Amino acid sequence: MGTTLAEKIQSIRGMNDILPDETPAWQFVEEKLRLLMQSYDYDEIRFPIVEKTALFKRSIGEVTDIVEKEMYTFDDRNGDSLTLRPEGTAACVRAGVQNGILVNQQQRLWYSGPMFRHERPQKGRYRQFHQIGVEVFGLDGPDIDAELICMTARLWNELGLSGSVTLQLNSLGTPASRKVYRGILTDYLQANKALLDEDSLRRLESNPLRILDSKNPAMQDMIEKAPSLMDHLDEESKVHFSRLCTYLDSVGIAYEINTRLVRGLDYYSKTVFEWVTDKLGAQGTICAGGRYDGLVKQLGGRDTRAVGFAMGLERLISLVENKLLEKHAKQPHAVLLMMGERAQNSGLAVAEQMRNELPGLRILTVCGGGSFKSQMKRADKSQAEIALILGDDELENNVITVKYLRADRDADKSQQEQLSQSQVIELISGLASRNKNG
RNA sequence: GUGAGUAUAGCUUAAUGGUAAAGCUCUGGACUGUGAAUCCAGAUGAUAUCGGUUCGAACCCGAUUACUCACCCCA
Repeated sequence: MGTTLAEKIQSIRGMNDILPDETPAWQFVEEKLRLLMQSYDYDEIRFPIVEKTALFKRSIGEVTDIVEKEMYTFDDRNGDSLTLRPEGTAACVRAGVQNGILVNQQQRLWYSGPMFRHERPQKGRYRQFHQIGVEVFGLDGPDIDAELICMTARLWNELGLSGSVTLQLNSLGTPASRKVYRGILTDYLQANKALLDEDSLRRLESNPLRILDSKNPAMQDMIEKAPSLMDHLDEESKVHFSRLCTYLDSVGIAYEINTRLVRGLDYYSKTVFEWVTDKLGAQGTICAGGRYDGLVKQLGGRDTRAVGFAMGLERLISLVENKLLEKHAKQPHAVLLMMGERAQNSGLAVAEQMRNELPGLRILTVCGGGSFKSQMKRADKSQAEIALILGDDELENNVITVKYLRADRDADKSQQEQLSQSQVIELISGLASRNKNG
């Protein structure tokens, strides 16, 4: 027609809106997570989304893919190089060190929020995605490693995912033992250099352990025969690992030892683990973590042992069965129809009074007027249990008509009645508390 | 970053190179204060963008953009 369409501005690639019909699922999972953290007595910490670029370079590792090509980095107005956080651990450690909460004490912390990586989007992988992370400082035993894994296993159980996920476990050893192994592995890879693909050749110098992770079928045979990290662990790491396995056995958590599990970030040592699923296509890791005993010192803090993990919320939510989420779908307890000008004038006040009386009440007002029929349609669509009808008749007699929208039509029960406002409040209060328990 | 597939109404999808359709949704009515069933009527599109081939393009070709999936990487 006459109007020219302005150019539509779209969201940034890989950064998605979470729409009203999806937020109940998010809230459901977020609430489960909050209660989970509470039940282990972990404390929430919050830190900024933007940090100095150097923080991530120093912690994640200069030669990792994340730092080399996936960070959203830009210059601040004063020339500082800043970066949208690609993960939470580095910033959590920075916040802990800066505020002096890691010195001579134990901290069990969790955080959640958006992370940013400039990758090509695909199923389960986005440029802005959400993680919940847990970090524990000042504890060096395998018992706390086990506790973190217990925590995640409990969550799968509560979300009905136990059958869809498996735990992969490995130890990367202490930095010293890893250095020795790295030498042995490099020798082996050098001897088989002819079999390496382009990526692996590049990593031969920078990060040879990552070559073990390769999915290239042509290299599998060579990787199978490579010396195993497990066989070259120092005594300390061996004991740590076997005790962790014992703990897991004793709480009945099944695991698979995967000696090729290396993890992408440089700061890990000893325990590393991943929960994986085959139900999400190519992005099958929904939770991953490990021990990073050297990172706090590396970022300028006192030498402090640490262990943690992170979960991808998008992946988690897409795994949770719709059935489970539907139960959680929210709907108003009551919907208020206002017929005519007089009713509209007093209707909002009536709704306000009801909210005063019943703080947990969800009551939807059919704003915008319209015919009785159209208001009833909107009331029905709201999924509310009952409709409260306010019109001239009701105002005249100082009552409210209550219509039971979900009543069985064939039943002999009355489907509509007129009640005083206090009777209505009593009625709704019953509905509201019943919903809470159901 | 590499590769493949897709792009038509708010949504889901039709349409031999020849008038752009249907269902859902929405609005109104049948039923003047009673929804969810049924029936009737109505609203909504530069067929992603730009260019080319053609008498004629939603359809064929090219480029661009976006989305999807995979590689890679990872939560």
